[in-house]
Amino acid sequence: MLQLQFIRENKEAVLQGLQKKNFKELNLVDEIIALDEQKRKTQTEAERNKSELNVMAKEIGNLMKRGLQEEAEAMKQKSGASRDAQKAMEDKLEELEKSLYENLVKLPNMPHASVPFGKTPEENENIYQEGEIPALFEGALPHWEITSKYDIIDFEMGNKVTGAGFPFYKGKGARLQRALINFFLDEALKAGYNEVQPPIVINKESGFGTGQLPDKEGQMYYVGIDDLYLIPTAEVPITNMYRDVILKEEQMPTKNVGYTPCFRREAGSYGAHVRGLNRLHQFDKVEIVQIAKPEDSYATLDTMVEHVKGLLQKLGLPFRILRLCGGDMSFNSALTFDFEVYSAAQQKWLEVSSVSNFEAFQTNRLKCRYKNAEGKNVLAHSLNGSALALPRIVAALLENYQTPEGVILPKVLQSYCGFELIN
RNA sequence: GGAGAGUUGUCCGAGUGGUUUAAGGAGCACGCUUGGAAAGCGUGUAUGCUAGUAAUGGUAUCGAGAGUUCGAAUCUCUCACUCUCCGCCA
Repeated sequence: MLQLQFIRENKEAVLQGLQKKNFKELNLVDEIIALDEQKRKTQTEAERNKSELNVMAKEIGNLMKRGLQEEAEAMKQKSGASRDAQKAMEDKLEELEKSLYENLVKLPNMPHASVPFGKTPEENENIYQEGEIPALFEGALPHWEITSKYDIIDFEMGNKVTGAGFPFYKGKGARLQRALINFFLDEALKAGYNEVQPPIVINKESGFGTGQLPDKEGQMYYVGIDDLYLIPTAEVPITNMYRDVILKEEQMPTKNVGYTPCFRREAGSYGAHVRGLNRLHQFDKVEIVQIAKPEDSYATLDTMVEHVKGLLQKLGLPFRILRLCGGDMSFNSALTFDFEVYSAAQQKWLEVSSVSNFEAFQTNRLKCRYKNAEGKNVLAHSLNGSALALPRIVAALLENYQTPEGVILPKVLQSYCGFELIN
């Protein structure tokens, strides 16, 4: 959620930003400004009246104490009449606040100045590429055939027990998952992150805090009996640790890493591009989350990008980094870098990480602030990134490292797995 | 799941309708005192919105929400959470 004061004072910049983000309802900005003006006027009025009522109530108390019943009664009458007016003003104020909020949460975040113009993924800016694209042998297979050839991931079993998109990982497949999680967590620990194991179901307040609700309600699994949601990413519980929190300056930045399964309904997607591990309803991910001072957040974003880069280098996977264009960025983000690995048998790039700075967009809703050196409370900036999401990494590892004799794992994973070859 | 007791500021804790402007204590900050420190003394010490250049003021917040009342931390209702006991249980 953008800050009202910012919108009020930077209307032109806001309009330009929204256009870059390919946001259509530009009239909302004027509406918000008008509502805000009305709201403040009403609030001033209501509070002045309330102040008078408070004085009268106190006076009645004094009169009663001194035994002046009649005077007290007279004032009660007067006060009672004013109370109805008060109620009306407060109702109006509440109404205005509600529609102001409803409009405000519809506005996406402002894109950072470096965000390129564009509407589609094709217009994302390729800013970095590294690693050799392997030339595969004759008869090389896509990962969904490798997994069944070596019986390491069982999609049919998942279909039977749960449904599509919930595979079983078996034998070396399960061990590879565990190895990757440990590897990613260990690397994050080395980079100074604090490991947390958050809950994987969250309440409504947390869903609102990080912006999944109300917009993406249909994308989350909902546990109706207890009014809870399965998390789509560890970002939600980990960032919400800081909801309604005022951090001390020396606590900044907070650096947390967590491994969780993630659940996404992915309503509406189907077909070849979601085949195998490309898109699942349940998948594993290690997520890094930082809360930073506003002046440091872009430097922080760079360190997170470097961290993810390091992971892919160690795994020896060819990858590229995209700076997302305005139209392809998420609602919440001010600047996002996507990481894609090349999947040799499918001959396409697969997104494995998304690293973003949300600036104060999430923290404004979360009310996550920090007390700066001058003792002022200011909204912190929140950032997060996948480091990394497992399924597509597994897909790329299986495809890129396959040989006629089996899949030879990269060195860094061999000790984590306890084996070198999947056959 | 059942029964009971709770939830007050940074912390402890008083407070069953009106000088509560939330007592008192601790902590923390600053000042005085001191050779220096401790003790002592003094002052300050929440958050949001809002008015104002500011100083400062208004308003709301005692787990959350609604209600009763001229007036609610205090009374009523709903909900959440914590603790104790019982039941169940990895």
